[in-house]
Amino acid sequence: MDRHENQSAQAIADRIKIEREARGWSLAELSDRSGVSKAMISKIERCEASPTATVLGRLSGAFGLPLSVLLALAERAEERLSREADQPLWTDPETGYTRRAISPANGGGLDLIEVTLPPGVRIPYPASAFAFQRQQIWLIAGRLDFAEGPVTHQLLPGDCLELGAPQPCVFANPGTDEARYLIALTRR
Amino acid sequence: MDRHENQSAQAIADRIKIEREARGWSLAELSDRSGVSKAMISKIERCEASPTATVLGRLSGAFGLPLSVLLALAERAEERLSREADQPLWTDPETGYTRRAISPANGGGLDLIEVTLPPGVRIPYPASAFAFQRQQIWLIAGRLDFAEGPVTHQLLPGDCLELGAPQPCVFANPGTDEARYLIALTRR
DNA sequence: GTATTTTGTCCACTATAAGAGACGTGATTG
DNA sequence: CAATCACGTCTCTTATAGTGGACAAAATAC
Repeated sequence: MDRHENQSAQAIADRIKIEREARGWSLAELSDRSGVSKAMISKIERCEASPTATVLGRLSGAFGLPLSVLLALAERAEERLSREADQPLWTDPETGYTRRAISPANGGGLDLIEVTLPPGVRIPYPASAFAFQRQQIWLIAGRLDFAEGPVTHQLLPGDCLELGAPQPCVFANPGTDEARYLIALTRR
Repeated sequence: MDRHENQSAQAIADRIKIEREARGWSLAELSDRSGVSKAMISKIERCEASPTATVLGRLSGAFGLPLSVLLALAERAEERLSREADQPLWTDPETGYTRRAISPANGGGLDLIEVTLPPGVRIPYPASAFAFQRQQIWLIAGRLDFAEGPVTHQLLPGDCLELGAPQPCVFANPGTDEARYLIALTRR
């Protein structure tokens, strides 16, 4: 009917094909294991039929996956593209600091965050904020002084810094223009 | 066919009925919202038909739930014991806010949720979120400012607040340590 | 109390999901 | 090259998912 429905049907279709091929199974083999006819599986994978709950249950059973997990994988595959308009944007009313979550919801453990820092603003973080993640900072525009414990790095546009051991940090914009930088972080 | 299939079909049936009734919707209302006919919904809830993926998608859409979540709830509904390792844990990558569903999926209308709120984080909720539930907040550790409409309650560890009429609310952690609290909610 | 509305189920009908087997294609084998 | 095999698609039939409307029972209104 509407686009979203086809999208999600397509996602299920793709997912089933992926799971089947990942196991090196032919349609016939999946048919044997699941009890669903070859023809039906073919139609489902080509999005020419919408499987019933019972058929989905049999297929996920053959894969050894709970149905909800199979569908969660399907849904995530859909969310691989994060449009700018959909990215959560947060602005601190006091400082004008803004923070945009660029990555799709499940970036596979990788999150990209774009930050803009007005001139003169300082943002301190406690060491605990970095306990469970590794991150890099890439300065896109403007100036950024990044204090990592006792050391201060003065970044220029294009510079990229990888953070070391967890320490209290301060992001500060010493310039006269807005600073824009990207934070890339992975969870441990 | 086999018992497992009936079981899971029954679980989906029950779950859809639970979600519908939790929102106080009649078959007609869910039908309007989802575009699935009253008759079909009735059959699904009574386990006389196995819904197709497209129909399941429309129903979960009407509930505002991803399909995988709807089915995850259905799958867990049979369990009365919820082990910590199995409890769905959700983390907001932006704020570090985490939310753990403690109760088994069919808590008999009672859901316990444990939340941790990093220092300085604010989580707003619209009034509509509270329309069909009653809830209490019990602060386990840290500090919590709970704004309920115009009134703000400053909670200290051990305090427990029962929510009144539905109003826009904000959870905020004004402290320097993580706040941990329990939300207990019953559906109306 | 009766009238009206609301709610869930039942019925007749249509659309389509699902199954059994044939078919075309491409790859392998002798 | 022909024969065989494995694979995915297509065709035809049957089972059932899905719809719209009628219905009885319960709740609500007056």
